[in-house]
Amino acid sequence: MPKAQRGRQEPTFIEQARRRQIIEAAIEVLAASGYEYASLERIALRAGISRGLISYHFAGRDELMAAVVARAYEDGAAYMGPRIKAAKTPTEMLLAYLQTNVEFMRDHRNQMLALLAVRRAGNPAALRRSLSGLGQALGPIEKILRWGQEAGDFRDFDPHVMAMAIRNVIDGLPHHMGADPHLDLDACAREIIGLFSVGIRKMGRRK
Amino acid sequence: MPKAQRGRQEPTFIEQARRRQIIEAAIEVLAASGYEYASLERIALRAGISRGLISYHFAGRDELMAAVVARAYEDGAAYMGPRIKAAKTPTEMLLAYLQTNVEFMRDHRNQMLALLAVRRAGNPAALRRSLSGLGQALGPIEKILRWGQEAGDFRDFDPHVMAMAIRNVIDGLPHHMGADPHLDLDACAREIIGLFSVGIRKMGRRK
Amino acid sequence: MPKAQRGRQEPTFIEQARRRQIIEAAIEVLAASGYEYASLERIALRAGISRGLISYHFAGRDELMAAVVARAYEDGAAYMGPRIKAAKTPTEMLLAYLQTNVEFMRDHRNQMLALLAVRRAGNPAALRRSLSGLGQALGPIEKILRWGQEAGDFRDFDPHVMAMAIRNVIDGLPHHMGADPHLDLDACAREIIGLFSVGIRKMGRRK
Amino acid sequence: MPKAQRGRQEPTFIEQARRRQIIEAAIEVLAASGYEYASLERIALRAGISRGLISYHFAGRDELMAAVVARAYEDGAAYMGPRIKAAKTPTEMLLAYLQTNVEFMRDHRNQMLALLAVRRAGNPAALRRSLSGLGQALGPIEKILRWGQEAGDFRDFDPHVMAMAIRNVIDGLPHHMGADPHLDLDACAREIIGLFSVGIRKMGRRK
DNA sequence: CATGAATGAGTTTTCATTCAT
DNA sequence: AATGAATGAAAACTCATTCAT
Repeated sequence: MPKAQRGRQEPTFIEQARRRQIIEAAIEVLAASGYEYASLERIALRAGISRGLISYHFAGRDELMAAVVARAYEDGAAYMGPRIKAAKTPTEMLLAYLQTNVEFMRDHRNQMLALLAVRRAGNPAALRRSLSGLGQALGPIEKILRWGQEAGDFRDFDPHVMAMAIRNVIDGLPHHMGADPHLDLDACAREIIGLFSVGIRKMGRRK
Repeated sequence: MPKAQRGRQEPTFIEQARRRQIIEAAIEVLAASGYEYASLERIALRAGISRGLISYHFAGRDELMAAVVARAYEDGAAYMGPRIKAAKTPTEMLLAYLQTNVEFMRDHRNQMLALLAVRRAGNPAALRRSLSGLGQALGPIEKILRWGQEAGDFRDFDPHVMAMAIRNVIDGLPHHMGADPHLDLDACAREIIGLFSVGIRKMGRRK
Repeated sequence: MPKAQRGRQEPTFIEQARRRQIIEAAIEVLAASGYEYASLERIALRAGISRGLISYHFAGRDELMAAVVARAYEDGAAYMGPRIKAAKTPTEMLLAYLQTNVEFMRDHRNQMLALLAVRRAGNPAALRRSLSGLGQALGPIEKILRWGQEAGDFRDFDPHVMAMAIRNVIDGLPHHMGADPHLDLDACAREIIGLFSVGIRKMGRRK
Repeated sequence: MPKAQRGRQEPTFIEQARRRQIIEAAIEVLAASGYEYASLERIALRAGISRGLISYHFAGRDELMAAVVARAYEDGAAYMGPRIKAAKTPTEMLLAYLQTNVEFMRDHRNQMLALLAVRRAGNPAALRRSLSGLGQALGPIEKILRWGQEAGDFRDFDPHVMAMAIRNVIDGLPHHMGADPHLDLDACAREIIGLFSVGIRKMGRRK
């Protein structure tokens, strides 16, 4: 019987630990070899446990993949949230947003590649989370942009489309990370920040 | 004799037609339902032919998927190449590049969604083509950027990284097209052109 | 892709032959070892074909089991129908009904045991057919009983309940056939006919 | 130490209580959803205990299922035995037998449905008990029939086959109870009694 | 006594691929 | 050239059972 249908009690400590372990193994396999290759068999092998144990802790492959996505969003929020919220001006906040996003990718390569793999596969359960996550992902940056326009710091543009452009630049990075292991993410951060701070601000203003 | 084992002769006319037909069916299925769902069975059903025939014309599923990717690149090059090459100045060329890319996506939704699906799945053979295609994709835009810097039209930045950013903005569009069917690609084109024409040009210059 | 979803064309001759072969193998395995034991693997082994081939010809295990049930009903109807319909009086018809039913069981042991197994397992798809089949099974005999009552040949009783009793006596035979391979079905037919012809007819009447 | 390996000591009180509890949960699950659905997991869930505990108290699933069958036979014997034995004449005893059997079914629906489910599944261990139980089941009624023949109350027939017919009529009831929840078992009892009292007795005699 | 973590076998199903016709 | 029958591998999932705690 799948986990999800079993009585929902407080998860044990060991239960949590196992789930984490399995999620991490899944992330590694996904990052290394893609969604299709990431069968429960291979994930179990990586984790050094039996196939059945994954089914014991997760209702199914979908739930596991969704957990991988959720984990990435949680970690990302924990990493980036505070530094973004600390910003005082729209420009500061935009820069913090870009900076922390790229930094997070630099320091969580595998997680990003795994997230990419699951999102790309269109995993249904994960998609639900991911899309709402995507909405959540577009939401904050769009707010920053509107704030900057209202404050007169940013020029006139469609905030939704611009938010999409920003996310695209960032979300596309893992793909290149996969293709070129030596990609200098710090350089990327600098250029991206340069691009948007110049490309978005109001003429005549300096930050 | 199956394709894979046959000596490489000139492909018949009917052979070419069949391949095209199969590739188009594959594109439709991929665009509509994703990589995993696009089994040979379903593609054959869409094309109105038998499963076996696909295996007859393609060495394997991988080759078919790679052909889908190749087709997208060829069509893209045919569509965009002339208009890009017609440009007289770096700025003109950059704008033409952005404009034609987004236009191509607007007019070839399915092809783009299919390309996205295959790329995302990390199909090995397709990836090889796709990545080299990505290299090819980064190549031209990087050249434009260098030309603009040498001509003094563009400000100082890392052309490789900036090329990557440009491709990311464009390549990310299909994902949003999939999520939001009403996405206004013309508006996207305008904003993207605005972003880069402002964000890249040398201070004090006007295009 | 399951057969049921594929294009429904006229079944080939070879297709029909295979389906029959598989159904017969299923009947043998079911009769010999019960529903749970009758995995596709074992049925394939019995038929001397691969597991995949069963999936190729049947949408799933359920459809196969339903086909086993359907087959039993069809064969039964073909065997018994004519002889029952040939009867001129209610009493004759009742006796023909009992006689042919038991004879059919005698000559189609395996089919009966298989039918029993599937019905007992509560296979959903098969049940739908089987229950309607059960309705169909209760229907005719109930009609005979009502006819006999109207004609004044049978005494007063609840025709529905009596029909159930008759079916129970017959349907219970395979169970005993399974338990006692030497069970004399002809003796059974004689006693059953005796029981009902005496137990049902109107007092004072002779058939 | 698990039950299966333990030396056969006197079962504790708590042990007996647990077994009863588990058996009852099994009966409910079996009656509600059939043999295949009745996994140890689901039975444990119903009983509000852990899966492991079932394995602790029963050597295996088979033993549990056999225990369900045994329980049904025991309860049936306890319920029916006294009333049957109280009869003074063969006819009285036969009627008591039929009456109490149907009554028992009416008042122990779940137990009957569970028994049916296990028997039908062909569970090996349970079958052994059930079949011997069936022998035991045929035994008493056969004795009654012989007694009636010797006493000159019943007409001439094969007692073994007639016993089988009687059991079939009764044992088939649960199936119809499952199919038609509103089946009137008292009406059934009346008709069955009518059928056999008329169909079995010696011509010219009245009971 | 009792639990729940863990295993591994077994099941159905999907699929790419091969092959005779 | 084309078909569809056939195979066998791989996948997700369920389950009875074992075992340390």
